[in-house]
Amino acid sequence: MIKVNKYRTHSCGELRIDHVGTKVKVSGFIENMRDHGGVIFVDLRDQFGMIQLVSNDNSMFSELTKESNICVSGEVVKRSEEMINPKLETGEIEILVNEIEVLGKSKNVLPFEIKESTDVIEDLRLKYRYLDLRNKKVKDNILFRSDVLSFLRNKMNSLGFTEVQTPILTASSPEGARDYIVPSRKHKGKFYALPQAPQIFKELLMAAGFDKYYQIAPCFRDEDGRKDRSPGEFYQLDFEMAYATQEDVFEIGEEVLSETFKKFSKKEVITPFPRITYQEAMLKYGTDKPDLRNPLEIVDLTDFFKNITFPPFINNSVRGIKVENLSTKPNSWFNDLNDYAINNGLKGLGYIKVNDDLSFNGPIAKFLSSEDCQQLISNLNLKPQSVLFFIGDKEEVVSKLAGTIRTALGEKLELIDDSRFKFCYIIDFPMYEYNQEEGKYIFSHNPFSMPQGGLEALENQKIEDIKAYQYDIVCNGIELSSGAVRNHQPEIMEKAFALAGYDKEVLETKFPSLYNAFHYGAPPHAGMAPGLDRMIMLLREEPNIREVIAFPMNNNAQDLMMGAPTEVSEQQLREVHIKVR
RNA sequence: GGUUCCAUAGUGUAGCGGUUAACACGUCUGCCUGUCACGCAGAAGAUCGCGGGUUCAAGUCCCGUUGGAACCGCCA
Repeated sequence: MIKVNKYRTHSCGELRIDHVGTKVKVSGFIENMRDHGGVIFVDLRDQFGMIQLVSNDNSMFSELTKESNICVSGEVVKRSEEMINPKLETGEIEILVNEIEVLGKSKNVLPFEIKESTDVIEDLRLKYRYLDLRNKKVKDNILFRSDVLSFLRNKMNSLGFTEVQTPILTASSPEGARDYIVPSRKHKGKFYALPQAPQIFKELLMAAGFDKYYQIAPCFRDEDGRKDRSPGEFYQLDFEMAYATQEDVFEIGEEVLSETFKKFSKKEVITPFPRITYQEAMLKYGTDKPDLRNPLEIVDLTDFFKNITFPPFINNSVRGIKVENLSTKPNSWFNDLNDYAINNGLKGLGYIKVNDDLSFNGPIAKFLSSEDCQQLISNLNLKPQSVLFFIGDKEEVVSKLAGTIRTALGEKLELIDDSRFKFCYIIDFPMYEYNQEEGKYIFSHNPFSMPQGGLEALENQKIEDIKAYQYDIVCNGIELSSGAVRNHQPEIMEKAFALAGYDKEVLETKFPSLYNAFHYGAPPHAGMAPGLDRMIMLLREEPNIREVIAFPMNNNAQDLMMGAPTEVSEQQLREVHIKVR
């Protein structure tokens, strides 16, 4: 594990009963000191573990402070039976100290206690991240991340993928997230941009004849953070395959992710990953990133309510969510849920309770005739004590609102089985979607996806019906990956862009490399890019992505430790031809 | 950009109109030869984020502001 040198013969964690009698030298951090007058105990910590030092001369440690770094020479001695500490891997032995050298002294008052750092307010942890990372739990996340990275690299290599590094300083891309831009010194008024993803480069690698590419790729996006979204930068396992179909990518994606999750977690990983169309996901789960651990499903009741005069639902779409064994909850429970619904954009949350005799009560029951009731019972297989919730609103928003209620019910009723990873592929994303603000159709995901049906579909199908070979991988409600079969034919690109209102010139000027490259005989290709940070976050069951990043920025895209972003000198600004107003 | 919540010794919290702002951990001093969340005795340590207002009286109530977090927007 370690190299023997003047600082140490062993790590703190590796010493065992077999070492009794040997002279050793160890270095590490002072985790704790317990002075008993005639005898003093010191816990010494390094990355590999902890060992207890003991001395009958407490003056040896009198000048020392906790968290100082010291080098200790001594002899490994056996602890008597009753002194063994079973909580410590080195608990059967201790080091009887001969000599101490102070390698680095710590201030006696720390910004926070290392052992309790995860309970400390996050600004402070991030400002003193090097101290926070001394905490075993925090450090273990980063060590774990290293193991996952190593596994992923081995896996991709063994599958025949070639790791290629692509530029960090590149050109701004007009679509998508805001770019981080870097001013050019040599070219006045011009800027580099940090890549939002290596998308264009990996496609160019395909055009260059590389068969399978991957990279643990940094991605930079100037967008606001979330607890599962690191602002500024994050990493993806980016890969792309030539002469590959959507199925080929799915095979690799499932193999890599399921093996990684099986290896690095005790939770059950359900394979094969089910395929759910975007349309079905929006209807059944009210989101394109469904948590399949939640057993509740949404049903479409729009047609059913066509003949029923419940005023709020007239001319609206209606969704239902059936929950069994719920009618005995007190009214206050339903009122709380209704309040939650209203706070989350619903106008109200109607429901019916199914009585033991299969009659209904509840706020909406009186609007339903007995035939209506019969129809609902048989269509939805309603059982006594079930509750059927109704979500009614405009077609554009009703699915999402129903999804909000589905999630809330799943959480409130603790229906989510936390012992599993439930992956799925969301497939058949629409190529375009109508944008109210711009009053036109825009690309709903990636403008470089191949439309299903190719040129023929673009020419003949209604624009809202055109689907792309565009897919996501979702795990436990978290979007882990996007991907697509790419559009590699200039004519199809031209037509695809034309439908979004862009002429050929846009392709030529905004995406010259890709567009030109595809005029020289590119292979069909497809790929995806699972988010590495999110994978680690899921595997470690961390609620916040910053917990799995060594030096994260805060939610406001600041590095509190480095002070970034910082002002720069006038001279630096002059050199890059920038004037700050 | 919007909404909600939060801000009190080094750290984490309590205090919700009325003496000297409390507790735990940490720090410092002293005692202690077997602890490992050591123990015991003592001490230091707080412009209660900042500004204004209400009040006889504000850490506490109100308004503003700053900073943080979560959510919405945004994230091809």
